Amino acid sequence: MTRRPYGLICPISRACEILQPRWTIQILTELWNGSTRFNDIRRGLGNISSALLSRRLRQMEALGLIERIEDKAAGHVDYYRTEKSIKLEPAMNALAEWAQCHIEAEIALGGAEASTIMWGLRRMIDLAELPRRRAVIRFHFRDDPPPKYPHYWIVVEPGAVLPELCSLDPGRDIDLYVETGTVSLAAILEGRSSIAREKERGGLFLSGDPGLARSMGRWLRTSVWATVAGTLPLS
Amino acid sequence: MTRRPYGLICPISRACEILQPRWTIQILTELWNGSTRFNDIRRGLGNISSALLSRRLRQMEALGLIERIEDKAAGHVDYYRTEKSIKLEPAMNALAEWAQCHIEAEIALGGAEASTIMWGLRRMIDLAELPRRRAVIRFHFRDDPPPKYPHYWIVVEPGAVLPELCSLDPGRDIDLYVETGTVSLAAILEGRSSIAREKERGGLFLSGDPGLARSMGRWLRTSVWATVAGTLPLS
DNA sequence: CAGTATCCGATGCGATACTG
DNA sequence: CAGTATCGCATCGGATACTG
Repeated sequence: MTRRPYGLICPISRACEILQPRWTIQILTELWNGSTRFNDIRRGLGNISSALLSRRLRQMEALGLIERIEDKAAGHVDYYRTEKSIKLEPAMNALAEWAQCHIEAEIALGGAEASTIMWGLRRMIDLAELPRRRAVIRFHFRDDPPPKYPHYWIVVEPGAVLPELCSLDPGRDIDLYVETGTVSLAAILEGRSSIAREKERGGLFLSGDPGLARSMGRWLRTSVWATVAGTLPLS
Repeated sequence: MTRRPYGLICPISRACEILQPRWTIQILTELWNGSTRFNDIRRGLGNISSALLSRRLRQMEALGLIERIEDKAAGHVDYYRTEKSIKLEPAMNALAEWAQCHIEAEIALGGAEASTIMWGLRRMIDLAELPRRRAVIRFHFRDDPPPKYPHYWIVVEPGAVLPELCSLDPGRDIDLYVETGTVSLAAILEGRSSIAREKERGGLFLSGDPGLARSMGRWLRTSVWATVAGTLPLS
């Protein structure tokens, strides 16, 4: 931040100076995805410390990238993108498209923790495509080495806005069992592979409710960048 | 570089991981502008140390962003962008446009050294718009505090590909005298102001050959981003 | 829930000097 | 011209612990 400016007369460089501090763009993406609360952003980013997130949010506010709205009555704070940072969408889209086409899937999908993937997946479930009753889906990650929490439960209550995500057994009957790995599941979400292909490759097993299993392609939405032409697939 | 990855399943984040190390994007811009040689890039960036430039070039080569071509016979090395980094142009254009519209001119134009501006200006002279004889133009920067070298000479020889730039008196007769300041000149180059406006504001004085003075708007090209609609002007 | 307050450590970066 | 080789420092960022 106080890092010495480039000192170039070049708009791209000025943009870089604003956007380069670590997590800045990721925070904007998180807000873009709908998070507004401190701890939602934090979970969405997975690995950021609350200290740094707090600092960064204030810097971004000072730079006019975000707006901080404190609701004293309700006792909480919401963060929103400003006009200024919303106007970054074309640039961010262009970066995403570039990454989809020019970064190999194995690299682009590696290194993500199961918890981070699941927290993102939670937002990608289309409740309208699920039965109008409670549904419990258990994900089991068979990575090597195994993640800290290898099991996750997605609990969908009828009428809820978002599913619930648990990393400890909520003690409900399970409708659908999903066996997968971080890379395979990430590849599906990012459009680098598909449910069908991962089943074939052995990266995805479904068991339990056959209806839920069959409709997975509908109730699990893929990323908005999944359809970019020229996306490099998982080999 | 070995900085810990974000660990997010998000193409934008992967793009960031590749592009965030300091000077990476600036190097790409330099190559885009036509530089191919180590010392040209270095001068274009103004403030980078040769040690860091060398390191960064090798990392970028390893990432597939640039190609290093060694001409043993001629005894020199050229750097070129690869297909991969050329495909970043849409993203870079989007960033430039955003910066033009959302970063105030005073901030966007501040802090550049006269030497860096002049080295860029050197590439923005349209030789076809200059008389077919030798022309010498002297720039004088009246900044406060004054730059290390307050005077620059642009020497255009007929038939040359690029003008020469000197910071020490080449001892030629001078055809045109330009008195200006770093911010004013930068504003003209970046399309945040114009020659006419800077003359009015007192940011630019011309004296000497009236023909050269009058045609300055033609022989001095502005940046490709100068015409972005909504560019924030210098106040 | 939404942060602060510290503290420490890695390393990225810059400056300088030197080479084939 | 096109780099290496060092070196030291600043600062950025992560971890941990604590608060209204």
